[in-house]
Amino acid sequence: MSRTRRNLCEQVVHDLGGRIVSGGIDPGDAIPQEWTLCERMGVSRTVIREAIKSLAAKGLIESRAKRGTIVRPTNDWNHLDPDVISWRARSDESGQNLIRLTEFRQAVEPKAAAMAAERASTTELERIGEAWEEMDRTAGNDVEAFLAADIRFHTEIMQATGNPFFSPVANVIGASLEASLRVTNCLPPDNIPSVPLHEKVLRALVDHRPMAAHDAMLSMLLDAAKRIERAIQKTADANEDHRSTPRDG
Amino acid sequence: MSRTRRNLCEQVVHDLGGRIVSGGIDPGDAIPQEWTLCERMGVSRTVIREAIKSLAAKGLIESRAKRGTIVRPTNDWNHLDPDVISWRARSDESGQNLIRLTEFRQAVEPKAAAMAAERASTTELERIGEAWEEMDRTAGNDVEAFLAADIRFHTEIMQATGNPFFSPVANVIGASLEASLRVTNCLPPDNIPSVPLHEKVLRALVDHRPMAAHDAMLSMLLDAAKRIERAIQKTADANEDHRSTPRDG
DNA sequence: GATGTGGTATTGTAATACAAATAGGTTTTG
DNA sequence: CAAAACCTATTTGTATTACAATACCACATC
Repeated sequence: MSRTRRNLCEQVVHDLGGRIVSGGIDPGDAIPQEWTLCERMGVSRTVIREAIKSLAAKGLIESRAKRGTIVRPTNDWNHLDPDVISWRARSDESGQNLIRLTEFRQAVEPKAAAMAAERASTTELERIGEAWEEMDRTAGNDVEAFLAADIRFHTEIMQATGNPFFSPVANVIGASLEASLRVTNCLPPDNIPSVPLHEKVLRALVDHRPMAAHDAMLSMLLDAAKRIERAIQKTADANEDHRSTPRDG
Repeated sequence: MSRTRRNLCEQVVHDLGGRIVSGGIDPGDAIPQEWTLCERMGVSRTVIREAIKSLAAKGLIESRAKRGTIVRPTNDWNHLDPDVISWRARSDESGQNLIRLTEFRQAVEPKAAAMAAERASTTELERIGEAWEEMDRTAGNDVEAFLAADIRFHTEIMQATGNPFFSPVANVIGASLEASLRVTNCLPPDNIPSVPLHEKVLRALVDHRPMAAHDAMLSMLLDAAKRIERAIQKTADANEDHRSTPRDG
């Protein structure tokens, strides 16, 4: 339990959820029964049961009387749930998860940008524009603020599609950008080349040119993917020769 | 409450969830407090609280002491959760939701098919092939079985991408196909033209031709979308002139 | 040996009591 | 009179106990 959360139930949810998603318990296998969890975690059965309900609602587990509570097949997990995404990110040693995240973005975001270019209202375009301006302002100095603005830029585009089924994709975007920041452990100046790439997308959206928006978004994502792949490759190489720790950042 | 569910908690979850998603309570507003719900639904506080935890885990609501439990902004809802999708479908008078579902499929599935064409293992291809054979067998006679096979066909393709973030899309596919079946209220023979369109996708997957898979999937979805749009337009027309019911199909 | 039957362990539901947090009003203070 | 500190009442959070419902397992019965 990293930091203390708002209430006991949330702590248990994150503890159990993290263990399940990171592969501590195989699908089909049962998690410890309620009383065992009560004793192990030092909380009442009320808390344990409410936590189990939360995890069940995310598709991770399923309880039946007498049979116990079993982990459901991974296909049934709500992989776009913010918590599930964060638990998955926590146990991503190899960077494989980050690769999947960016891959998914490549598949979805270009088309979403095209739809946004067709439909975005003026207020939505303004919001996207503001996010870009914030990126422009913070690029080169404040990495954290740049990250937040970057996430907002892409999230607002998902909203601007006018299709609610795109909103969960925002969770993937956030996780992807955060994880890639950690992996590429970039310096403030590294953000600068990203600004014109985003500007191209913004222009296409404002001009209501779907094709241009699609292509601009895709090339931006391909660029990001390339950088990530290179960084992962580098850390993998570094891990191979035991302990050289190339902390050139 | 359509049919009685496995336990009380699930009943409450579906009752409350349905009311929230269908717009019965606006985002930012509070739902009735726990004891009120206990009395209104005739269950204990234990059940109500566990139901609330479930809905909170799906992103619909958020509780704080004293402040009550409020409905979160719709952006935060897990729109790809099976339950949320079904509640949304239940309150789709205009067919607008069905249009959004198919739109989302058009944005995601072609790219997913391309990825599947690159990566699908032989066993995955076999599963997709079996689903298609089932479609071929049932087309023209058993509408229900055809629907199930159709869902399986598309779901297996999502799995074959090898990227877990695509699995929740399967929920959209299922809901979309079910809803479109209801709207177009088709006869068994209407399924027959769909078979060769799916076969084209299958062939492209087996031959590992991403571009072809992409295009075949897209044209299939465009075809389906056209039929749906026509059916919705027709029912809308029928509703406008009160009771003429132009049953020329 | 197959089938039915009951015991038993585990989750499901109810009820009660108290703790913690906080919105909103009340008092105190400048 | 305004603002800040402080109460208080209300609502969710947690603990405890008890019992109901269910499904697995072993035993008994035919």
